[in-house]
Amino acid sequence: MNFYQKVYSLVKKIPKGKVATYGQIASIISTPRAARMVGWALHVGAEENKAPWQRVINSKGMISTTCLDHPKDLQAYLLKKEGVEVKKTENNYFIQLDKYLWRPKKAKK
DNA sequence: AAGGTGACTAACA
DNA sequence: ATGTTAGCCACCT
Repeated sequence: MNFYQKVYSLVKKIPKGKVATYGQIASIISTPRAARMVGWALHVGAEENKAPWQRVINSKGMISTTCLDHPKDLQAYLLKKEGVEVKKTENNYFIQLDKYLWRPKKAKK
């Protein structure tokens, strides 16, 4: 299984109304520092693999989409539809990780 | 094969 | 506090 295949698989496991960070996903996959790869993997074939790429954001809880044509508006819109509160800022969107961050395996310790 | 890029993260100034 | 630089790992040229 390719790296991004894992990414899609994991992303698809994110429950509705929750979000995850690139770093966390990368960490779960087995490459804690390949956060960049996660985003890139989604970039190449998220929709193709039917993965909810909109639920994946950066550590700050903001929609990065650094240099893509993907409108952040769309991502924010989708998240709102999912039930996630998306706060709009001047040039970006902000999500409360404390409330909506998905916790795989529920590692409460 | 080597170098460069990238939807990131974290540390340093 | 914010801004910039470096490290990171897989894919592309």
